[in-house]
Amino acid sequence: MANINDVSRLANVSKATVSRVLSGSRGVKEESRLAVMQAVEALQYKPSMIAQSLSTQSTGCIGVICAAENINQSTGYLHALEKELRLNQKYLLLRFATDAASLSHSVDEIGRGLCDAMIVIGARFALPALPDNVITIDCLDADSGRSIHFDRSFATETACQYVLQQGRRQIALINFENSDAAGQILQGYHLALEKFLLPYDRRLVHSGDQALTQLLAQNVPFNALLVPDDATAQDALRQLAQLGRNVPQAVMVFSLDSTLPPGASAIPAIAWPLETLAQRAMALLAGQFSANTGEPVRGQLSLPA
Amino acid sequence: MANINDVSRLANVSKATVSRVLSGSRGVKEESRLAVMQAVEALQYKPSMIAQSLSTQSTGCIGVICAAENINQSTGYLHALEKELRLNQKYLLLRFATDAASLSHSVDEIGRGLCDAMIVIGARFALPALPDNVITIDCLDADSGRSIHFDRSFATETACQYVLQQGRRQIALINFENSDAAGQILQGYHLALEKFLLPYDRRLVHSGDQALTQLLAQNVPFNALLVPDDATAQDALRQLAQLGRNVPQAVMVFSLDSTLPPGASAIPAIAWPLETLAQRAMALLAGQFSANTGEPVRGQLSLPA
DNA sequence: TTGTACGCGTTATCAA
DNA sequence: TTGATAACGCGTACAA
Repeated sequence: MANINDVSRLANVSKATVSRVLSGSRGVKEESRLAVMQAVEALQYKPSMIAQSLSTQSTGCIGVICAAENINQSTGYLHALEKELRLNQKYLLLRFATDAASLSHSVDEIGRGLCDAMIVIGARFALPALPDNVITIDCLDADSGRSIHFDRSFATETACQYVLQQGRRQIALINFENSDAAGQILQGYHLALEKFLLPYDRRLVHSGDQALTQLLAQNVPFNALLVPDDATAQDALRQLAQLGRNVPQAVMVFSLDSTLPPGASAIPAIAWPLETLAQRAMALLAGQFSANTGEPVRGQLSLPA
Repeated sequence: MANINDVSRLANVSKATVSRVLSGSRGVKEESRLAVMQAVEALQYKPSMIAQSLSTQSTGCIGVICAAENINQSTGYLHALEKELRLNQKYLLLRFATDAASLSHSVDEIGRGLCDAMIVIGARFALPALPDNVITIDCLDADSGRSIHFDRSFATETACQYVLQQGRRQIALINFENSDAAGQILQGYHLALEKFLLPYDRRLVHSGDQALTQLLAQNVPFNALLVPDDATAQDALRQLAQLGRNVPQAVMVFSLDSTLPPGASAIPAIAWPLETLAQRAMALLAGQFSANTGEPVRGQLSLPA
């Protein structure tokens, strides 16, 4: 592989001039510029990113650490982030983490020069102490300065409103287990009920692995079912089908967290605006922390095609 | 951030000795070794990966380019590959590509020193010319030396066998559009029918966007439906539900390509052995091309929980 | 407008 | 067993 010396030799100029031409700086005689371009073409010269990185002390790599429980949920993020990163001439280094320890390990490891910054996504566990160049998306943490949160309360309210519009007044809710997100969801649920003057029936609200089973055991009729994410939705759809309860005729299942593009979901859902999210992440990475109002991101109603 | 000079100074040894200690080489006096270790600890010194890369001419980064149409299908691969790469102290640089041009572009870009090698996954378009350090998984290409293929014929045969065991003798098939994979699927379908002495009814076989619509328009009864992947399966499930045809009672839908872990799929499917696949990819990357017999990978029957 | 020389942080070589 | 020094390939002050 040809290096900058080979090019400078062939073009009869110095390394510096070659570098100047390639970085598009002015103040280079057209003649030299041409000579350099020709030499570059002839030698098929491509600057080495490693050497560039050593010089500039920046690799252009952004570590993305997926800490979401159901990894299928993260594909949407990855796609959106990769697209946005590429637009900014940056690279996406992918990692998965399942707990605070593995997250810490990854941050240490790829932070040793390989990555300029990192993004942690969807962690449902308590976060360890993180360096300044790490931002979080939809994670369990209080530091809103470097983090992007979701407005799950609003999402749940929107969901309730939608199913009510569809004539469903008995809204069951399957929730996450005690976490910040769970609290928000419950809050949105309460708000919606109040707003529409509906009674709160605790027998319709459950959480945890056995949530649906518990719900069905109550023998309380319901014609809408809010679930916290797509994985839970799949599960619910399967169980309801086995019981012969038609979806959506008998029960309308609604997912409060879908990363599928609008229309791709088989059920109504709240979809998070992935492009916007990715752009906000970029802004945060660029150090524009001031632009981060800490305002949680609001999802959009997404209906099946 | 402290560098090797700071350490050598504090430990009263030369850079070379520090490097020796950290790379675990023998031939270092215990006394010096201790001094170095202490200095490292005191300064919280972590060697810079970039500088290491410049020296060794290798970053440890492996580019993974997802070229699959439905990106949700690729999450399984990503997870398996990341795990295996981490085991080998390597890093996963993620890219998406939609066609030959964008693939070429990515290969050029991240091949400029950033990545030691690359893996292309699931491309359904004709591949451009690729450097030696690129391997492919489930792509449209003939070069079996650096590529891993799937045995879709066997998968389809297995699928037919399963649905037949479940008492379904009218097996409809939705196929990819004319590609190598489509040919294999058709072959497996024919083989299974022959084996079980069933007649071939062309009205049961369709491909393309309107496949399911065409199939239903034929008005030929069927009680099993083979679809090429999970996305098509979702689509089929939705359409069948709208027509009031119960799944799996009336029609058993079977996905010929699921990357979900066994038991996670809502329908019976052929799942590819992701760990094995990742390991084979590592072997190929390690240059053990001889170990690649070109033998296509066989999937496993995966039933809903 | 151009070239020289040095810094980036590490590994490898070679002589001591 | 150790240290000085040369790569590795590029960016960039600074001088000309």
